[in-house]
Amino acid sequence: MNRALQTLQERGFIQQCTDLEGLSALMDKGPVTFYVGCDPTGPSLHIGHMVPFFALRHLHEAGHIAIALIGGGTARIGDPSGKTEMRKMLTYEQIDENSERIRKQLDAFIGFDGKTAFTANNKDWLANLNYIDFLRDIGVHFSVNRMLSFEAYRKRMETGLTFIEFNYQLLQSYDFLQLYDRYGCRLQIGGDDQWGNIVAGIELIRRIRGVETYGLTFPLVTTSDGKKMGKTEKGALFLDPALTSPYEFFQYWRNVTDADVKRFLLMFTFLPVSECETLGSAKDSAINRAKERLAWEVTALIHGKEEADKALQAARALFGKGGATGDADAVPTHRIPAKRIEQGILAIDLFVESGLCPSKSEARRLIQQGGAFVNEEKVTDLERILDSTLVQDGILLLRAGKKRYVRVRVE
RNA sequence: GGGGAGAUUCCCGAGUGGUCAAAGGGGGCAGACUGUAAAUCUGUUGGCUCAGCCUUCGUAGGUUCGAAUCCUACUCUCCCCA
Repeated sequence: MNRALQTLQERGFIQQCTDLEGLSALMDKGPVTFYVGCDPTGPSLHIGHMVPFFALRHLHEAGHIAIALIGGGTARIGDPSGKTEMRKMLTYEQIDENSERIRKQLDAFIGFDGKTAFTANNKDWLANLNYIDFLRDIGVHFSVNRMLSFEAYRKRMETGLTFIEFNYQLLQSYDFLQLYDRYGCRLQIGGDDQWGNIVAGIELIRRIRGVETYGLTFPLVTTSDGKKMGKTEKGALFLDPALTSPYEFFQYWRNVTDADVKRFLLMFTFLPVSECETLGSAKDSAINRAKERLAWEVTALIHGKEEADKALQAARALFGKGGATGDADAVPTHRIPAKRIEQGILAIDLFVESGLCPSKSEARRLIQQGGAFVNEEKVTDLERILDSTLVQDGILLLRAGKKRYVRVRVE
């Protein structure tokens, strides 16, 4: 098999391929132009979006030409694949803003050079589409019967599916056609939920242009206990540091289950396969160290080495001997005026204010259950008042439960 | 257009006049055990000025000493027929 494909396979990327042999032969002949699509329905990508882009990097590094397609046009209607609810509609302005942010995030990860790796936006050909022409040229090639047999649409038949969403597949197929016409794109890669849409695009190109193109999908990554990966208390694990701080990002990977370490190392880092295997097969304290490595590697890829180092140091300070405030700069920090702490502040209030507890009732519960700590000292009194005698170097360290820390900086 | 069913707390889902902040499960959180893991066990899970009070059972009114439960209108969803 082709080297690049082999790499993807070894690393656990390949779920389905329309024609693995044919694709391998094509890739052996020379650089293949391929694309990954991504709809800008939110202000930031999250880690769940990244699998195809890690694959993109592998292929790009193997000399193939990568297009990241931003769905500025398709985002206007929303993809029903894998969703059980209808998407809320975004304004065009929001979509354009999201598109730009996502393009920047991808640029940071991939490094677009405009030649061997670049972006396209389907808004360019979808926004002013002529409805009648589209139906004549594209619509005729789609069978409603067939579309209804797809799982994605069938599920939605139960809950409600609007006509515009139903058209999503045509638009995505049209994207592939456009990219083929414009850039000679022969391969579309994406999450396995895109399988139906990818195949539809391939068939469209075969009918209209008589050319064979290919599709390759990746498994939907879940944690070994079956949950969607990248979920945190706050929601998804975003790439935008303003939404998920590098420290939180680091902690997510640091806390991955043993059984997931190998798989995640292979998919979310670029460490050699052999090293991933060794690290991921370790047991006990060794696997625990492997998680630290995993966390550092992924954080470095997304946020840079400097941030990864800071997160690592913070985590070690907090979880190492306990109570360290020195090297923990990356820990989420809440600021509070000195005056307030001088006057004394109710522990309950500070836990709420710092974001560790969503309400005072929760804070009370936390204290009652023995999960609230100030400077690693358990808070036992619901009426506990914190004052300036607790402040060390302008810092007060709050902890909720075992792992959630917030530093309160007095200024 | 006609007929039927339904809308309950984060989710699923009981509840059909007071004993309901509302069973049970899931999820979340906390504690024990550990390796910042998993599994397991225990507790907890609307808010607050917390032995009390306030707000929640699709929305708005009404009946009643008292409503998630009864009545009226409205909105939305699903199913069957056209």
